[in-house]
Amino acid sequence: MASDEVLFDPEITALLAPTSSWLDRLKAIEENRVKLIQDAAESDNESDPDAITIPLGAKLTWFNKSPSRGEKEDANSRMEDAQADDDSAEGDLVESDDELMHDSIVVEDPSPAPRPARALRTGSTPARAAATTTRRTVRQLEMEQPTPTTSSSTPAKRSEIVELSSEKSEVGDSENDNRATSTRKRIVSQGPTKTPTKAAAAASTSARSSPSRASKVAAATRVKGKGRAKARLSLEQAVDQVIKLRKSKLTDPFPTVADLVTHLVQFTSAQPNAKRCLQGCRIVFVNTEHWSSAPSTSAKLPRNSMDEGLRLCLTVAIRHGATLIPPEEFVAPDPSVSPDQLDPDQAEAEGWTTHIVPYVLSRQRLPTYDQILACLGPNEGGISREELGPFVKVVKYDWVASCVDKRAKVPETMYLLGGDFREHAPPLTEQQKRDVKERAQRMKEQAKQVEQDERARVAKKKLRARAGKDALESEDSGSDRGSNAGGEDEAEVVSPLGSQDWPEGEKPPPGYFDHQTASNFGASDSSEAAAAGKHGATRPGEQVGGGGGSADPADEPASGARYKSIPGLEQEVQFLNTYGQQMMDDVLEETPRTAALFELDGMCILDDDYDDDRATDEGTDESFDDEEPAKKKAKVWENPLAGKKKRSVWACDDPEGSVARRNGPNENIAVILEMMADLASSTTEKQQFRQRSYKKIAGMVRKMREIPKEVRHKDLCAVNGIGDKTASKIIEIARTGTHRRLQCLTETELIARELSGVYGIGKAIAEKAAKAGAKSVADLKRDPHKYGLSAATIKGLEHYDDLCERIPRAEVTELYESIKRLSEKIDPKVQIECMGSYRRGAKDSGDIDLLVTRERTSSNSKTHASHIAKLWRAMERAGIAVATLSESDQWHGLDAKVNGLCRLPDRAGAKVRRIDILGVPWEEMPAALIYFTGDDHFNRSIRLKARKHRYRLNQRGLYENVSRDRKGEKLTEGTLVPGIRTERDIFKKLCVPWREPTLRNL
DNA sequence: CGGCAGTACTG
DNA sequence: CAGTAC
DNA sequence: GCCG
Repeated sequence: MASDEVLFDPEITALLAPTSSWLDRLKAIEENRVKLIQDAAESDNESDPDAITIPLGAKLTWFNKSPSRGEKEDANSRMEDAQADDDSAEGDLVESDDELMHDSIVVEDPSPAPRPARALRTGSTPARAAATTTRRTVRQLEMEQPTPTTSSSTPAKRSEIVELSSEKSEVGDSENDNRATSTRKRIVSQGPTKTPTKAAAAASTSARSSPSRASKVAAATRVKGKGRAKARLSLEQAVDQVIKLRKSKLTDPFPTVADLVTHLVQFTSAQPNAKRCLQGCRIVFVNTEHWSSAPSTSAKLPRNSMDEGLRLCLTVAIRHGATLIPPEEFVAPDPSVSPDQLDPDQAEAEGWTTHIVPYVLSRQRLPTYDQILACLGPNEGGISREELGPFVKVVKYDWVASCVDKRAKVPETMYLLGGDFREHAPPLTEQQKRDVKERAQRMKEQAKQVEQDERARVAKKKLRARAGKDALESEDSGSDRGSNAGGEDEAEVVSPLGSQDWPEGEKPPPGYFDHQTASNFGASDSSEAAAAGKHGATRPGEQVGGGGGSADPADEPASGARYKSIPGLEQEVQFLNTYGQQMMDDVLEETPRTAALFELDGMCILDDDYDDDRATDEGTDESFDDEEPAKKKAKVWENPLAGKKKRSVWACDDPEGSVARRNGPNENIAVILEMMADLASSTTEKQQFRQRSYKKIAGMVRKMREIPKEVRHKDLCAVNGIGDKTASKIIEIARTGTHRRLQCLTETELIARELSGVYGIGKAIAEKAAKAGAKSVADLKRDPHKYGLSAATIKGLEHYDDLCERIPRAEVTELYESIKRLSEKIDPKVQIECMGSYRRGAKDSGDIDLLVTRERTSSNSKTHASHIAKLWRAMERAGIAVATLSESDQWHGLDAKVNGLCRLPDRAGAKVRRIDILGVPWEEMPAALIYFTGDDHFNRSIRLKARKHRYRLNQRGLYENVSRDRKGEKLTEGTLVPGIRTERDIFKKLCVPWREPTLRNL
């Protein structure tokens, strides 16, 4: 984890402070600014000339009394001034704020950043400069080129400015050429409005020869379009408006994404000690909230309005080297160039690719493509699909998060709400259209029903709330809502989080159960997570029914019909109209997503291409029938996962279960689930199974692929193995890229997690050590004996760092080969196999498993047992074996086994690795092969199947006619099934379709 | 509500 | 037997 | 935590 990194702009963190009221904040900023200016005036070095030319008094009075009317600037530019000045005082602010509230955050070099990006910025945003009448960028330029401060410069003039600045950008920025090039590309693609494709193409072609001309063209084109220009307001009005905006959930001085981007680009340098993993990435964050705002209230949220969560997203992105682009300025790179003509890497490097990241609040539906498109480009109506062009990738925030996490660019997974229309949505056939219509009809009816239910529920809830308000408030907020839900008449209402999610004796943080903690965050970094949690907690619940007007006209009717009907949406809007946003939120909060209302959950769960006609073609020569006795549900066509219900209970039977690699579209979800699994302590039996359950589901989610489907809560529940609780969690993960639970880990949990990474330390010992005062592995290392650790554990501790690393396949091979050579020297007839994940074809392994056997004939009953002892000693002499962790005291039969540490000899920097060598009697090979090949899940599965059929499978062999008592405790050992010579024989006996070792990754 | 794989080594 | 690992 |  990247806890060593500073992920937060301290300044941003400061702005998020719950204590600073907005106006106070601005006042403070202003005071700082003044101070800075005074300082600067004294030392007379390069302070902002702008700051000096503007009379201080005017600025100061701005916040206190009504300003002189003489100065007319629109509120936004005002605010930007203030903001900008805030930044020129960045250093001071950073320091004080840091002291004030975040001692844990490392302070960046406090000297004010030389704002390298400014020139670049001004150069790169002609459209923006044009778009807003008085923008800082323009003002900036006007100072170099003294033009009167008017809000209406002519297009021509503007182009000049633009041209000038773009040249400046080429000279100016020394920091990274990379950005400069991408900037140029962006100029190329500035906003065509009327004839998008043509204009952009023209712009881009001309741009290649002369960027500045292109910008002129672009700027000119831009001016023709409807500007984003705002009506002028008196300052009081402006302030009023801003306050109103703030009330309606817009906080801070950045009304829109673009405003914050402008700010960040100018004043946030990339993280000094962070790997610039997003270098060269052009990212557009959009906020589709305006679409969802309730039409009933008067104020409509502006397009791409700012949100606190977004602020974090943007900051993280830019801190890691991304080039942020305000949504209004988005135009895809030359759409006439097809992706085939450009190598993807080159495209990336040259800034052709753009990532669109929609901002999605927790528990809200992902926006559709149309909603996203409506946020892009200079016009309110958004852009058309054609304008998106071939180099645009829509991704979720978790892509950014994983890049940061992995410290490198990771492959994007497609944003799949409604499928990527560019690939998955060919024009509908007549038949399909009819289907869609039919379906929509059905949905409508369903929704009606649901709506009534909702109405009832809401009413009930209100009653209850009124009745029990006091009681509820006096209770701890963490007091288990699960029981609450249990009391609900409707069984489907289940809190997504139960109290079981917490270690006993600990209380979840307040607000854990009732509000999203981290709206849009991929977990990963702890500081990030913590801060995100903090911000979530401080976030007001008020949500003054912010929004109004109707949804964008361009948004639904047309596009919906054109590309894909969005069932449920209509109903949702209707619901919104009838009940308002507040109610809607309540319902959202309360309702598990089973209702048709939320038909489109927009999850990125993909179905796998499971072909269930594929039966066991192995003969069933045994007494039991492999047929799953459970009722076979008819496959419901609407539910892509329904078919899975009837999938065999035994995962080992699933014929193609293991195509999954770790790069599926749901990898992120799987990883998060696994993290949650690891959270479950394994001390109690219950928890162990919980953990296992999570792991199983993680594996299943990981494997879902091939056919993009939108999946809803009930679909997930329909999958065998996924229940209501996990379904909710998966949905939360899919939407937010993480889960609340992971955002607020207790200290003990973090410690336990670290400690149990050591060989020999599990949950119990970890807890014991923690109680004894150990806070980290380093603590244990310092004084191992204090904690009563066993010898093996101490050795494990010694090599902790090495043992954490995975072993590359090549190294496993090398070790295996050299051990084999040693073995052959001792007894050439002994066979030695490398098992475990290596045999399954993994490209890296956690440890090395070697299986030793020796073919036994009637004449020769020589055991290999002594061989292992000899071999191990030989390895020690050769410097391969480093330590013995445990060994059988008896060297006979199967139990001949050594657990140890090894390394490649005579190799500087060779890491110490875990190795297990185990001897297997020749007759037991088939079972042993199965067992030691794994994987875990496969083993359990096949054993379970055996058990259910009165067999017993272990590493020694397959036994039949085992009798067990009612509780499953075996009464007789059973007898070894005769005639088993190979792995295949066992598979066959158990009617498990054969699968190669490489296909046993369940 | 009971079951969820089965075994071996360590202390 | 509990704890850990395979 | 899921299933029967």
